[in-house]
Amino acid sequence: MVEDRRLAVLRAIVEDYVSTQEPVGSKALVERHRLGVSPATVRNDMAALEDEGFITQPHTSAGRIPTDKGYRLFVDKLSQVKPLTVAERRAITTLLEGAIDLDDVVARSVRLLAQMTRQVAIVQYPTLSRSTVRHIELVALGETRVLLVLILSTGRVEQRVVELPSRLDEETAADIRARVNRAVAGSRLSEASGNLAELAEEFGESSRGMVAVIVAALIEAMSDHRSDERVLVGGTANLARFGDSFEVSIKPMLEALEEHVVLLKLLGEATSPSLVTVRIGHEVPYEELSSTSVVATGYGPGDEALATLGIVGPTRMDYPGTMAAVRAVARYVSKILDEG
Amino acid sequence: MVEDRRLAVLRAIVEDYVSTQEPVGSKALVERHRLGVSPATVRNDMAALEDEGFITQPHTSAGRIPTDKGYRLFVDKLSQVKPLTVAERRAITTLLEGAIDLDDVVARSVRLLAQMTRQVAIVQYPTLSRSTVRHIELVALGETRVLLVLILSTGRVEQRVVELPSRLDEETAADIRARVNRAVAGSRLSEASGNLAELAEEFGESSRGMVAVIVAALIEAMSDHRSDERVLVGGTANLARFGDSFEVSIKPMLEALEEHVVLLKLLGEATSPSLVTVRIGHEVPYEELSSTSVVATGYGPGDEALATLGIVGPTRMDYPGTMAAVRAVARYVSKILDEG
DNA sequence: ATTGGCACTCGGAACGGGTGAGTGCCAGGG
DNA sequence: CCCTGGCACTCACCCGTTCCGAGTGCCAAT
Repeated sequence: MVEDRRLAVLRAIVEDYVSTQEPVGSKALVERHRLGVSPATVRNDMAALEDEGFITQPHTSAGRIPTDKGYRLFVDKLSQVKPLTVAERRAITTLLEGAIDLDDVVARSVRLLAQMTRQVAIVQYPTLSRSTVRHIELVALGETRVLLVLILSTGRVEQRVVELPSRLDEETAADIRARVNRAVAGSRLSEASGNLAELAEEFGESSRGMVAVIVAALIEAMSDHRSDERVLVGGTANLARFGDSFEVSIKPMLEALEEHVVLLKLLGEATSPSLVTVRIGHEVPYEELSSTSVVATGYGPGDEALATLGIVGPTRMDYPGTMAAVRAVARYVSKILDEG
Repeated sequence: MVEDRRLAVLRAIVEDYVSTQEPVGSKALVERHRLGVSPATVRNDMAALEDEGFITQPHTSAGRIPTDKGYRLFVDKLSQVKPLTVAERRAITTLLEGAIDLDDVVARSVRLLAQMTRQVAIVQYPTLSRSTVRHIELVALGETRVLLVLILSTGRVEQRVVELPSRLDEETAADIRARVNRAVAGSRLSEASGNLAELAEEFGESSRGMVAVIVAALIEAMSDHRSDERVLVGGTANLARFGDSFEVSIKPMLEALEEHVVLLKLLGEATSPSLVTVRIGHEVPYEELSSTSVVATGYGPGDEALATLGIVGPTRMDYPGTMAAVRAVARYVSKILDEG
């Protein structure tokens, strides 16, 4: 089939361009791949592919390079996920196995991803919103100061120091602690806020004001999605491999990496760990990053996606390999969260 | 005095080179600075300065640029700390004022430093080793699992989940909690570990094993200086301004920024917030970073330096301005820690 | 000690011809 | 109808050459 060969040519172009970083010509193509036809034929195919917008020439009399559309077709139809090597599998398990707590898992995942893909890795901390309250602790710091510690099912710990309107004695503290925990332990953050709001009413005149302050701080801590927006970035040194002129490629990238909000938007919606999202070039929601691609997926215990992780790199990247790495790490991290 | 003018020439060279990024010649110098002598005289001075190793020419028939030794003399003798502008002062207060907790203070400081100096900023989290234990909390997560929360005077919170050898009921938990806190609250981490070690002995047969596990985890958490080695980096986008060939300048920098251990070594010993340490070019303890300088200082409540903060940038930087910014931020952060 | 003058150096921009990889098109053959 | 070999053409890139000017070092005069 003619059509089939054209796609084979496109695949070959993408593969060669990704590995050599140079426009690929018809002759080099037939040499490196067993296409079974002559360069002239390939040229005709290339002309057709160019008409359809899958490849382009940087300038007349140069080889072809894939367009965003070309890469898109490649990832959608022409590539299959590359299985990981044994060494890679082992790297994942050994590196993630020693994790101490949640933060450590996230930290190790970033390193791992960056190392495997040789790209810039981004891992979002697990969302608070779907997690439940495990325990709330009140610790007196002084006569009128108290430290609130909010422990969530994901293992995340939020803390707030509040200044109280009046003195808090140990008994009252114990009472508040007990009642607050009874009210919210085990419930989701969204429900918990509601339960808490009503709580102040229950208390007697003397301590009502104090409880109100504490409750307000807790609700604030719960609804504060700051930690939803926390991400960890790693492997920035891989930017050095971009090689490109860096005004157009490195600088906007570094700027984006400083802005967590931008990164979260890049990662996009959390999907199931099995579904890897790929955004290519202009599909990325930032003009300045139109020569980069994002490969991301969700992760979380079960198949519930609590957060996203992924990598950012030049459009010219090894998609099958990268997708495999991202998926594998997401799955493994999910498994760890499952157990923890 | 001839000697005086020579130094004035050196100062002028440093200033011009820092602002223009280009080798400065004798003619340009007399035009931009009121030296009161002719280019020829300046040339003689330059020749002398070059003999002494303070300046050098990138190639014959080019202007001069300062050597590391030249910058050294400049910061030691020829510059005075530039006072901050009103806008800068205001920026510091407004930005740092809204901080919620310790982590937030650190995060805001990095941003601030990066923004003020337009360099890459590094802030070390306050050391654990000198802080005292405020409170220890035990939270049951399941029948044989308990979450230990260690709250320190600096506001830092360390957590560990431990698996117990046997079931822990609420009374025993309360007992352990009370005794543990009595044993360590208020003491320094180093002493606290000692106090804890003896504690297990006090308990009866039935709970001794359990206590031992808990105590071991606590001691481990205390002596674990992981958080000593935690640093936050910001303003990496400023690397893009380095403009230089980036194989020699950006890449090693990015690599260093990924390695917290390296960064800590760069920042060096914590000094009093008033003393700003400047390491120039080869004085930096990493070969690959020999074209960068580090400006750092310590910070912490009182004049006790708990940790360090600073910036890294090209040797060709505005030392007076940078030193002023670093010092100001360190002082302000110290003040906040004092109050908190 | 300072200065103007002068010859000299040399990096970098500007120019230009040659080279070759790569293309498009076409006519002939399976 | 599709493939192929052949052919003329294009153009980025390499490389050698030239030219320019900023900047220098040295020297004789003040």
